[in-house]
Amino acid sequence: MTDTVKPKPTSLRDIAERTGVSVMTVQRAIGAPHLVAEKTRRRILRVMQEVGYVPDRNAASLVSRSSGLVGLVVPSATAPTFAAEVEGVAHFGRTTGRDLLLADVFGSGGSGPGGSSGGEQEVLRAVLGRRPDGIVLTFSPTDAGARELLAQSTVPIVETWDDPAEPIDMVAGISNDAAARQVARYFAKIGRRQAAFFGPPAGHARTRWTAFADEWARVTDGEAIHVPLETSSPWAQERFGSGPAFFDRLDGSPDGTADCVFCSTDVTAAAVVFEAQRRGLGVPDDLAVCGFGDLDIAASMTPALTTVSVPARDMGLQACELIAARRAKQSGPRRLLLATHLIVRDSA
Amino acid sequence: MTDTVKPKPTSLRDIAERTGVSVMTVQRAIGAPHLVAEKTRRRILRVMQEVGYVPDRNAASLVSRSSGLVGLVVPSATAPTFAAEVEGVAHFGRTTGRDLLLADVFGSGGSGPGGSSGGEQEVLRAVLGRRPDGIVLTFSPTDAGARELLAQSTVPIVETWDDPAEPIDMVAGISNDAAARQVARYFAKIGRRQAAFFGPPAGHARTRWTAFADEWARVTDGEAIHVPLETSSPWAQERFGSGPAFFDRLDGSPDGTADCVFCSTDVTAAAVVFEAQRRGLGVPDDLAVCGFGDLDIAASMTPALTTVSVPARDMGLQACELIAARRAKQSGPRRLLLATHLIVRDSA
DNA sequence: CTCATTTTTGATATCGTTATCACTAAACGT
DNA sequence: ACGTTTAGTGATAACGATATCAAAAATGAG
Repeated sequence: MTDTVKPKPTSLRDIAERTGVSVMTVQRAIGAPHLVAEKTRRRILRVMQEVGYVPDRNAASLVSRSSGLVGLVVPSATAPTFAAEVEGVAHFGRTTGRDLLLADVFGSGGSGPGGSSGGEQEVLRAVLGRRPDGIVLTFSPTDAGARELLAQSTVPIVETWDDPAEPIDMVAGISNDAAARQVARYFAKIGRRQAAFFGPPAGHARTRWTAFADEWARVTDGEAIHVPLETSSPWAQERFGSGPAFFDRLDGSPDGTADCVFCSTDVTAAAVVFEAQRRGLGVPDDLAVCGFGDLDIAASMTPALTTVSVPARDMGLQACELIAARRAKQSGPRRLLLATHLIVRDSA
Repeated sequence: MTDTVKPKPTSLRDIAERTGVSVMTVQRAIGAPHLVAEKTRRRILRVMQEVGYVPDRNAASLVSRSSGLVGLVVPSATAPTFAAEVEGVAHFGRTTGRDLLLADVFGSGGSGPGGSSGGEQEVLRAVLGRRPDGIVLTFSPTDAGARELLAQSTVPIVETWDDPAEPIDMVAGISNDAAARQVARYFAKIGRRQAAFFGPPAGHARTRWTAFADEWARVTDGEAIHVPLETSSPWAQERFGSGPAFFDRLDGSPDGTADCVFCSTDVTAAAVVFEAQRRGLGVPDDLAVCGFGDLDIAASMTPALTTVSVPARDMGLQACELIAARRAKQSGPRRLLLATHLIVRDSA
């Protein structure tokens, strides 16, 4: 419709005609070289080189029933939190001849407190349409339609960054619950009295908030404050500029004060630290700050950020391994939990 | 070979059999609904919904000669510098029904000062194999083989982040030269005497270094120091942890001192600021720091970072527009330069 | 009711690759 | 010399979608 120019790249047939052999012989020259006579093969390869022939993997995947694509679905392509996981999946791809299909659900319009809306389904449909060898999810879809779409498909699915009660298929995740409780206990241990949680009321962050609040109540008999990050597009709001919003909302809430805060990501934690510095608040003296993710900025900034380390890159890698294992044989482990660690530095 | 299980997703034919119509009618139900009787269409769509049918876009791209993929090649998937561009391309994809094929050349083993090695060619070959509607490059390949591969292909190519003298095809970039000179003049204007450049000796960073040094010499008659970031895998080293390396290398160089430094990215600039703080050096009093990119951390950190703003997201968008335009009609602009701006904040 | 027209449906070829089977020619053992 | 492997090559049929053309069914005009 919009396309007018449809240039035609060279195909096996073109090479075959140029060399005077059959299409199959040409194909074998690259797909099964030992089946082709040395001399013939060299001639074919030389022609391929000359014209810059690159086999069409889309066509190949049709008949070979393996696209060599790995789908990775992230909330937002810009979120630094997932960068390491993207790298992990990309690395797996490079070493196993697979390519990375990256999809983000940002701009899905948002919806109620549950998270993002039908945009999820649209994005997943697009990914499924490429018939990837597997799909790695960085979040668990909330949309029922989206979940059913995935469940009906025959594609291996791996959820990461969570330990879902009802996984869609496989899991290579972490326990947000355990990690959050550990932070709560740590805050209590260093003598803090008024805790706050800074993060969106959705997704994994919500799990962390719930567990954090529960554990905090358990060990201190006090209530924790939830400072919501944003109501819509929760993930896209992981900005270094969120600092002012935190203090504004904290001040505006009942019991509007805190001596420690658990942030849902290192980015927001850094934002809080930056803004605290600007306001002349001491970190950790006036406010202890704990992040989540252990991005490389955490160790480098001043003060160095106390945070929960998450093996994000490894999570991506393991997710891919699960996919590969599933494709190789029917069985195999379906649920994998990776360890998180509280890394105590200077900010708490 | 490694694959054993090859589950077969439902196809048009399956739907056709279930509904008792021909394959073409089923296809039309989704591809050209107005050509199908209301009643028939509804029946078909209902069955599709029931079984969770998703059309195979790989097969579609074979005959329609448009894969609906946009290839984006970045040096490293984790580099925050390119995150905004990734988002831009992804956004374009969502709004035009295209998907994002992301490839990084990290781990290519590196080579001489020229940049990365034959890994480039391998990655580009993989991307070309998917027959994308276009390829967006965040860097200009140095490998001759890689460049020829691209030149021989019929796929629209757009180079970004640069203003190459000999573009492969189209360009949606910026002038690293102009931006760097502006920084040099600014440093001179605020009375700095000893300038340093912190960045890899390759790629765009090299262009910036050259221009920066030249302009610095022109306006101050002084020489600038080049503090190399790393020799291998230049891009992957954009870390917040690079701070110590900067000071170590600066101290180790002849004339080992500087009162201003131009960093090749905001990440390394932030790293320098963090380490300066740790060493008790005042920024900007003892050391003026200027970054590149205007990532969102720049405005938020304390001190706020003086930097060069780069319309990264827009660059990705414009690159996609160029690709779309090329596909729509033969002609159209081939070279697009976007403006950069020096954003003066607190660090310089 | 017939013919022309429009709407709706179907048959077939095609995209570029791979799987499968068949075939020729050369090399082998006895 | 014979049959029997082995190496090398080719013909044909998929894969799942779309383009194209042809045919059938429904509709309208006279």
